[in-house]
Amino acid sequence: MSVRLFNTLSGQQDEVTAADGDVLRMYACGPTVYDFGHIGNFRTFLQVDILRRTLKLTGMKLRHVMNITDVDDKIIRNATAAGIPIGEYTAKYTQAFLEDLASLQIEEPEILSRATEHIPEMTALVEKLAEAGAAYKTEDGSWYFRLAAFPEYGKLSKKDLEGMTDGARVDVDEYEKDSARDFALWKATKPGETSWETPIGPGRPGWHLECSAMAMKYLGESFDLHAGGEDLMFPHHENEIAQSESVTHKPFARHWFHVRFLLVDGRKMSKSEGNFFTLRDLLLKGYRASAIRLALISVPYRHQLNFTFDGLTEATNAIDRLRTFVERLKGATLAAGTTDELQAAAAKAEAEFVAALENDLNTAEARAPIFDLVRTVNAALDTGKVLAGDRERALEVLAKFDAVFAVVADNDAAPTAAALAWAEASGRMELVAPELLARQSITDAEIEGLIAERNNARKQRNFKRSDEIRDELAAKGVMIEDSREGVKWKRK
RNA sequence: GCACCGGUGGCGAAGUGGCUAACGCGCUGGUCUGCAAAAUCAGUAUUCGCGGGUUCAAUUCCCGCCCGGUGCUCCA
Repeated sequence: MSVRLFNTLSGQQDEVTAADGDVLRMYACGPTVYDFGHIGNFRTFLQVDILRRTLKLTGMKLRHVMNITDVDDKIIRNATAAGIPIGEYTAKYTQAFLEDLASLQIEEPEILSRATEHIPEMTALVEKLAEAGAAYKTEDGSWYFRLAAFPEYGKLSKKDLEGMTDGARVDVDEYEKDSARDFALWKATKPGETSWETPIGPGRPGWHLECSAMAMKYLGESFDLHAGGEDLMFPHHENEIAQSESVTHKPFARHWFHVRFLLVDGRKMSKSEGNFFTLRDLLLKGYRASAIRLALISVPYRHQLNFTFDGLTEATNAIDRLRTFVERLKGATLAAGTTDELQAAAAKAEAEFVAALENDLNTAEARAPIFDLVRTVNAALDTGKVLAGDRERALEVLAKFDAVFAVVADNDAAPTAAALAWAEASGRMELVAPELLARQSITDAEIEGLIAERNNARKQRNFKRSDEIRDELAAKGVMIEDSREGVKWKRK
């Protein structure tokens, strides 16, 4: 049992291993908390979550660090515009980010580290780089990394520095750099900007620096795996490697995991295209958190995912099939014992599920055996061939599936309720879909009452009234099933 | 321009040098039901963008072309 993953650095599939033979040490680039997270962000975090959960499934222990970038140009700009300290500004979006992770059933890393709480670690790294001759200070007090000091630059993204044009873009505040490609480690204070008094002078950290400093603080100079979105490969991760390895002369991370960008309706998501969605946007349109999760994880991480509302609907329906199955199985009256066929079917599904995940996290392939098992057991249930021991085994396999996919257990009410509360509190009710409001407009007690009335109508064979009630409930997203065991209902 | 990725049924999406090309959603029909729903069964790609080539055999390998997308700049 071992997970094989594509490694950007080696360019091939490598087995994921813990160098210390015990705990896998991994670092994943987290969000810059200047706004609410969008589904593109979450596809990456979700795929890292799949990785996390798969590794745990195979018995690995984890020490996973994720940074929160709580100081950067956009944050300073927005906080200044809002007239509040950046700490206050970022606290709000950090909180929102953590809530969104919870909504999507994304496990929190063992360690969440904020950039602004690691300034000393960062300046110390700059000092070490300066000692090694890889960093220099310019006249305005900024510090830069000297690319020429790191010949291996480009080894991750397979870029050839020679072929890159020098000086194509130079920021106004970077005119003093030795080479246009040298990148900022530490930015000198500008008037009115947040800054820290430090041994290397006043200023604030460049973006890349925090990840090197924090990764090494919590994971050591060399660790097992580093994850992030594909866009970070260059230059961010390349810069992290340069900053770290110039000091340690050890491989920074052995395995690099990059998640492909998603598209929305076939285009890159952007605010100007009008195809930009935050998690809240989707919840308020009436989609459930689990469907968003499933839609974003069902396409393997190395492939481009085209996000559509049809895809969300499909995911919703697929989840319903699984949830209905689990309920049916749990509620069935079964005799004790096991059958060879169903035990074998469960074992096969379990083995294929795990094997697919171990094969570079092939989530699309991993789903298939689970649905196969559902069909097999449903069919057996129809003909009364399932025994209690078969049920236990099937539920065990479903639980294993959900330990990674986390969509069958229904945790959808809270995220939707929270999104609605947010919309109300922030005066954004126009974002709420009418269907969602309709669904919220009926209480469980009212539903039960209508169902009781419908049952009476049915007893009297007054099907007209019975169907009216069913339609009325359907309009409010309540689905009814008349089963042998009585009437069942569920909200959409 | 340079680099990279993809083009599989109505849609999404696996996969493999040679078993009936997974799985999900949808649709059509049967069973069940007062009717539905759920479930199940059957059908839904004689075929994997197009044209060549290699091979006993290619959707799978190679070449060319067409189409779509992405990166090369802040970005998950």
